[in-house]
Amino acid sequence: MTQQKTDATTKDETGQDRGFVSDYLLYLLAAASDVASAQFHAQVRKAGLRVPEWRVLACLSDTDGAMITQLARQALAEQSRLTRIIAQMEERGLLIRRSDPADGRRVRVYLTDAGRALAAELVPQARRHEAALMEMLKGNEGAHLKPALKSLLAALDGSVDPQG
Amino acid sequence: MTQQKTDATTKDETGQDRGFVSDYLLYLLAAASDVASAQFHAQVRKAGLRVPEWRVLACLSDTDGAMITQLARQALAEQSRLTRIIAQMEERGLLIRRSDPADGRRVRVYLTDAGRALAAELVPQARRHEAALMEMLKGNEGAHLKPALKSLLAALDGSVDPQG
DNA sequence: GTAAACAATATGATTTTTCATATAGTTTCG
DNA sequence: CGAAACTATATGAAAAATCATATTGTTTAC
Repeated sequence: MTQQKTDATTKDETGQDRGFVSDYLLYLLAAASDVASAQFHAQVRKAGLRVPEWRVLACLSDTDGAMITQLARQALAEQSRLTRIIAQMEERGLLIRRSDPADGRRVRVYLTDAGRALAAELVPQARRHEAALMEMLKGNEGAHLKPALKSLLAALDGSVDPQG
Repeated sequence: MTQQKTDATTKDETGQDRGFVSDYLLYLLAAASDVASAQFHAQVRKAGLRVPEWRVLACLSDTDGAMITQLARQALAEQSRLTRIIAQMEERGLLIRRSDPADGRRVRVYLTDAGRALAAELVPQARRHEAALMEMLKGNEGAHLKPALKSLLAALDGSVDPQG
């Protein structure tokens, strides 16, 4: 210990956190995701969407005609949740659901013109926000962030054992 | 376009995703956090805790005697949620709440022996799980992941404008 | 061709989370 | 001192998310 502690916290004399949590990968991932998303998610809500709805919209603007299950995975939501989100977005006229002619169990989801228009507004906003974030990281470790995350995702996607 | 598309998805001939989402920083962060946490969070639930409870436990094992507001920030939960989580954990005998003698508005939270014992079980599990994740990333971009995340957090912590 | 197994989506009930605001304690400033 | 402004926590009501399972459609194996 380099210095007296003045309270029960885990800050050192420079104000840096110490202890387990502040260097723990799962904390860093969750915190970074939360903090980095906060500003943009506020814009999403101003545009009248909830976060999961924005995710669905973005996924569909990449992959129109996706299935519910597929969207659930891509939008990081549970299937039953997705079903309800899709229903609400359909009521709002942002998308339509059509049963797949080749397999009647499947529901394929397509953006309407209104949905496409909203995506055309929000996706560029997202890109600008991302660019601003990347700009803040210039120098530092910024260049490595996306590759490192992709590498983590790639490593895990293969190895997910349902029994944990 | 290098090849015909066979369906409406955004996979190319190697099975890689294309499109906006799969290269979008906020998606990569959220997805990496979700996927990387999934396995360990299953262990947390087997130990009888919900994820936010585990986070509180971990924070307290770093910083015993923290305030509710402080825990809310560290555990990535809202204050009103934290109040309830703390109440439930107190009922279970994992921690106790004591009003701060120096400022009666503040509630300071301390682990009980039972809480400390549970932390002593779970924190090492978390460390082992983290080590296994890092092992999977050896070579790749693994060495850069935590520094890059910390750099992002550091960049954002200063610049959070409440008006967004 | 049909029963069993499987797969995709939907739904009811419950739990979790949020939002707005109430309550209680403290500091500031006249 | 005492009112106003502020801070920390708590709480009721509402919204969102989850869990288990039902429903509907398809494939497999006889």
